[in-house]
Amino acid sequence: MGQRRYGQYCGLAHAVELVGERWTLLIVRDLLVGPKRFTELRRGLVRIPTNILSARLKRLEADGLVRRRVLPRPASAVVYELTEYGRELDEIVLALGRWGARTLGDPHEDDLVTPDSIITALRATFRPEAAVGLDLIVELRVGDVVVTARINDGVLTAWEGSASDTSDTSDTEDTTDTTRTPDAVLTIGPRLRAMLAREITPAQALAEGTLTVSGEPSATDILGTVFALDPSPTRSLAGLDSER
Amino acid sequence: MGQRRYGQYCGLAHAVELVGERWTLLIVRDLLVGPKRFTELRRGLVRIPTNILSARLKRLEADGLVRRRVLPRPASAVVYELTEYGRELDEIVLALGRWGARTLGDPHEDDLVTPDSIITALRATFRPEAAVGLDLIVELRVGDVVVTARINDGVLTAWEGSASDTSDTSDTEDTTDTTRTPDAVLTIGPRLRAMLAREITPAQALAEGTLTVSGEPSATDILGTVFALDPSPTRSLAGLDSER
DNA sequence: CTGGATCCCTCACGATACTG
DNA sequence: CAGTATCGTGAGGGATCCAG
Repeated sequence: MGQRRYGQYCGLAHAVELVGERWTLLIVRDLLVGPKRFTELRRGLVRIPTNILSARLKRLEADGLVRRRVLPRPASAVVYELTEYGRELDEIVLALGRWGARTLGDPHEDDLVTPDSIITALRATFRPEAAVGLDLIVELRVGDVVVTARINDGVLTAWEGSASDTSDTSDTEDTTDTTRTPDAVLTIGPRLRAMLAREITPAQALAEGTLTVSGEPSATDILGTVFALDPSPTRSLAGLDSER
Repeated sequence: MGQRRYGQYCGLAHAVELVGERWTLLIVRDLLVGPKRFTELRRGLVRIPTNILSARLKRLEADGLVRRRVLPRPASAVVYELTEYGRELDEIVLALGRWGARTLGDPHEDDLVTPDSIITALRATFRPEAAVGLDLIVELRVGDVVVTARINDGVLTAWEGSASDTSDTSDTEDTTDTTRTPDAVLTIGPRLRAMLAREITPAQALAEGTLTVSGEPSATDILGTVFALDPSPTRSLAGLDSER
């Protein structure tokens, strides 16, 4: 299988040989959130055929981006996790996510949203400088996905599940998040992206009914400030582009 | 053709739908260096089938990343150039190139090097803070590729061809580069990457004979200082990885 | 139940030839 | 020069089956 080579001695060409195949970067996205089991990956990617997931994981492992680890007894489960080299894709993945989000438009009918895509969106749009001095826990509900974000003085921690769930990543040693109740619960309709991009204000979203809050009302303000996405490019209409 | 959709409402998924197909990011790489004609792109990508190049350009244009422009008479040639949105991939492409370059290894037998890949490598590894106060022009020869880099107080300008050639990008208004002779000409063997990654010093390269200089000898020092690549990851040997 | 492997089918990609 | 046309191949999609 020398078919995926470009035959160029170039860092970018090599990078694309490593992560350019279909599905690969989405697998990396989910593994950047945390180590996962085969079936968890399946759940997060939904439409991926199992043979493709299997093949991708093998390639990623062979290329040194992913490590397959068998947990010690009694769990003896298989988990896939990124190596250090794989984890260094983090900033690139987040930047690509921001870039792509700017032309996402509104969700298509059968588009689905996964916990890891929400967590990644939060990580990608988080602005530490806007979060200094803050300390709050917000629970986000998008469709049937529940994600909790803890903002603690410029540091974001996010995990799947409600605020009371302890994030079992187990490498955050400050397990001070003792079953703390969230400061607010935001239930968000299909327009989370529009709010992050500040195309609509949280106030408008509240009025539209696409956003519901319980708990601290001011928590809505963090959308668009603590989490923010640069504005979308002005799209060209009928070939007439707005630049140059 | 709804086959390229992932069915996820996610910025990264959308980004990969836009630029994740084979060859696409290499086309973007070359267009980031400057607008190009169809045949110039072919020359820079070499192994790309013309129907694929054609299809990719159509998609990129439809998606608002590329603009096809017919130059005014009497040239009336067709050029492809990135839109503003397309150009915003610059940092991402450079970061991906750096990431990939770290596991590039040494060139394979039939790997080829193109001017745009060299220029991109220079842009990706350029460190402005290491170039303040400098003002020099260096001509690089890698194989039969000739590229000239002008370093002017923290600003890099690079173009294909020898130093006397004026870069006809025409949007650099300071055309003060009047047929200036280069301060040095570096002829480099297959180990440019190793020098940028500081796996070997320019001195070693000179001793090896993989590097030849004419003109100002100190110009060799800019490789590894003004242009530098972070070290490669320690590769795992037989599944035994050096971390955690 | 997890963690895949296997099979078949289709379509996107690749190679090459050819044209306005 | 700037592509289009044609056709073969192999990777991806989808369902099913199997071992621990």
